[in-house]
Amino acid sequence: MTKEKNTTTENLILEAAKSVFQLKGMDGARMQEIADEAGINKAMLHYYYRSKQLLFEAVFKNAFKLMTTHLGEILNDDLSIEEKIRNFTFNHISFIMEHPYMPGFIFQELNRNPEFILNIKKEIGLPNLEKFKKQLDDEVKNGHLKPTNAEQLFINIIALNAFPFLGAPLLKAVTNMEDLPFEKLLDERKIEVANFIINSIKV
Amino acid sequence: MTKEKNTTTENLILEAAKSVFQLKGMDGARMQEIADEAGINKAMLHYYYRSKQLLFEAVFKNAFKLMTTHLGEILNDDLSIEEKIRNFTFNHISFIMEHPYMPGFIFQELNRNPEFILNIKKEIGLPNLEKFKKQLDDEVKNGHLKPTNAEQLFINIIALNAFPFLGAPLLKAVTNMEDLPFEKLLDERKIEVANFIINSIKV
DNA sequence: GTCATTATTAACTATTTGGTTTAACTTTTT
DNA sequence: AAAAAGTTAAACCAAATAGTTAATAATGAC
Repeated sequence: MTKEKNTTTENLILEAAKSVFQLKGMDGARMQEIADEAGINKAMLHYYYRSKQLLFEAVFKNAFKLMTTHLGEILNDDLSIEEKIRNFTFNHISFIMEHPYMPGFIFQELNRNPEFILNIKKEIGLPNLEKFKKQLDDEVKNGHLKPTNAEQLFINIIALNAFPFLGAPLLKAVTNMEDLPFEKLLDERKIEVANFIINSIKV
Repeated sequence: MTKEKNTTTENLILEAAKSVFQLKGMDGARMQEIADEAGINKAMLHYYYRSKQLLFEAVFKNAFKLMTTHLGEILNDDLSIEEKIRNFTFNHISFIMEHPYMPGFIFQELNRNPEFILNIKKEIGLPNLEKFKKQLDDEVKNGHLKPTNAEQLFINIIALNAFPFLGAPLLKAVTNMEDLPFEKLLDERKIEVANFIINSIKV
């Protein structure tokens, strides 16, 4: 029972919208293209979702929830900082490899409309950093880790996980790598990013 | 003689196009908005640049050159890896702070049209990593640095420098920071990112 | 089985948008 | 100063696009 597909028209539309919006963004997406992708009449998009904006919001919220829910749990479990970082980066990078357009989509759209994050915060919620911060402070105090700012570390983790996918076209060109070796490089990051971070902060 | 402005119509258009394209992207930008921003008639855009596509390309190439030329030089000077990393991150982050929309613009547009990087490579050129790779290998061999893959390290550097600007709306919300404290955090990264990296790779 | 509700489509509409045209104005050349 | 070349703006155009309508088909209630 993996991936049992919901073939209602409403869901066909959502799936088609997901693939078009994630690839083209709100501004680049066309309602007709979404209809074609779903194999249904364009009027159906408005019948089920009223407007392009609302269809977009449905797609965005889905994507955001999918991306953050699991990671938020990892961030708040009871493992040590080191184990947490290994676990988080592995899961985050693995997730992105299965949805490689998602970071570009999310960050592009949040930059286009930064206020939208308030809506998201209210309706979906955001990962909470408090436990991570407290844990980090404890492990710094007890001498396991070097003095480290939790916000900076969190930004570094997300940056190292997500950026290679955002920057792929440029990075491939600068490093002179073809698609396959580059993908191998990304795969290695599931482990290597955590090593890189732990090496830096461990006493 | 800082910033002496070229007030020819052609340049007014380019400046207006820069600010509109960088904020809205190719798909979100409107020729009329660029004309309004420049304070001239829309027909002038086509008189000087023929089409939206060509105007966009002029803006993109300008931005790309500005972003990479200086950094390419740093990458190929004769300092040690450690000094090079400190120098590179400081300059990169400082540059982005003066052009905060540029990374979003460049990466968004390269993802929209990944083949465009070939055009850029031919017409403008890309930073060359060979010297950096060789230097890194040398310093690993002579025991100054831990075994480190040059491509991975390069990706990490760019990620840590550029990503916080791409992810700003989300990162501000997750860390619960207002604009000013967040900007201070970014400013501290001019130094702290290099420390983070050096700590990780130094023996 | 028929009536009401829901789902679907083809055709249509109003607006936006990149691009063009034409005529006027300005600067340069001779 | 007259002709030529270059510059500017207003009005215009055709294509694209989000959204609507009205008629038809399928589904479910009774």
